[in-house]
Amino acid sequence: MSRRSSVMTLAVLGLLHESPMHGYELRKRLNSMLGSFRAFSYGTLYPCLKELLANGWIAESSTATADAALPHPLSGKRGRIVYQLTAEGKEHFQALLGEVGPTAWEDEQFDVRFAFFGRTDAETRLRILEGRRSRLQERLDGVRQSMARTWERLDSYTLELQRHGLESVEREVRWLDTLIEDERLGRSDGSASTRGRPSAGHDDN
Amino acid sequence: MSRRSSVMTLAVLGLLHESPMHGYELRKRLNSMLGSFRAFSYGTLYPCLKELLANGWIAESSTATADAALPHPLSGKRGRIVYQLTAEGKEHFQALLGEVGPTAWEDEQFDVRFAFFGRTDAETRLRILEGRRSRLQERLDGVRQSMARTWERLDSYTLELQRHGLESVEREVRWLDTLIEDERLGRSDGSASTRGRPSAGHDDN
DNA sequence: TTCGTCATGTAATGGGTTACATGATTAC
DNA sequence: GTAATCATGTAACCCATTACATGACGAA
Repeated sequence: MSRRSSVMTLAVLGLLHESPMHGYELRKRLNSMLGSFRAFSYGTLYPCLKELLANGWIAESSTATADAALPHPLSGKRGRIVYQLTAEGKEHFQALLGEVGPTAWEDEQFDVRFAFFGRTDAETRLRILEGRRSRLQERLDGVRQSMARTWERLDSYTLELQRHGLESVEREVRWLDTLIEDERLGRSDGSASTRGRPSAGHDDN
Repeated sequence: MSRRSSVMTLAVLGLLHESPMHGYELRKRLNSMLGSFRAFSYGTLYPCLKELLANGWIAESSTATADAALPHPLSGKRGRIVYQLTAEGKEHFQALLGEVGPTAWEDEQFDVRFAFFGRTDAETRLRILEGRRSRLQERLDGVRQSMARTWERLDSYTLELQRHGLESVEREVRWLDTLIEDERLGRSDGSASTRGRPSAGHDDN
């Protein structure tokens, strides 16, 4: 139970929950899931898989199970090692998702936890969102104080950096506010609180 | 020249450039300078100071030099070790600020580099800003592509995370745009491009 | 006199990357 | 046949944190 990288563990279990996969694909899905935030390397992934295997949370499976026929018929070629979640794995994953407490809303974990909110119960979701909100609020207070003390002797660039940082956090707080409100009203779908279009095709420059 | 943590090195040299300081204070100023972004611990600071000392970039000085009378008259009490920049240190710092290239606009360094733009020449400033902008643009393209490929099979939470991440990066790009424009027009002060108030005293909740 | 904060440090550990080594398969 | 990408792994290193050890000083 050496707890090698809790975020990686969580993410892998969560992804394998959807469907069996091999390492290479796992990593791609991992990095695209966390979008602009993070990018793991193989040096992190494979040792982690090794450990999950040793813990009996995942198992090597021969090839793609049932449902989706692969684009190319490379069914039993070897080379690729497909992993799937075991019963203990599923159990452990749910246990992890149930855990609340600081780690869940700190920077390192929050995004992963959020990504799996679909499998997290409503109460836990709300507690994590609120935990993060007050965490950010603390941070805001700290920065505002230190800024109030020192803004006079800061050059314009440092000041601008400060300002932009502050604004970023304020923005995330507002984001959390809408999410919390949505949770309270019991919608987990995107039916409210005018948010921007998730369209993927416009830009200047 | 073992190059222990280039950001720490840069930050420490930059701060000592303003005035001599002891470690404890250095760390506070460091963390408040980088505001909401980072927080270094002593385990990082002191070994770094040790190395800077060994490289002859900083030197231990007896006590506060000339200018500011300290709040409490604890002038020569011992315990505190005040560091100051040497001539070689100043030279090395300027050399570091002159370096352009990927590291300067990656996430780990950009904020520190930006914080010292006041001592960076105009051309370098512009190149770093543009470097970062195109870096972020790449990231945007990547996320947009992977989103276009997979948005249909994503649950609402993952999608919302994706959307928020995307919006954050878009926002930083716009920020960089105003900064670049300002640089091109030759203002380093805050005289243009309607940006929000840096006031420190308002909030809901 | 005890508690909080200032102040300096170190050893163990953690979480991750880089660079490397290896080889199969696909596309040209 | 050769280049690109898929695919799996490991060892060496890097940057930073945590936890600990130590002690001085000021305020209650």
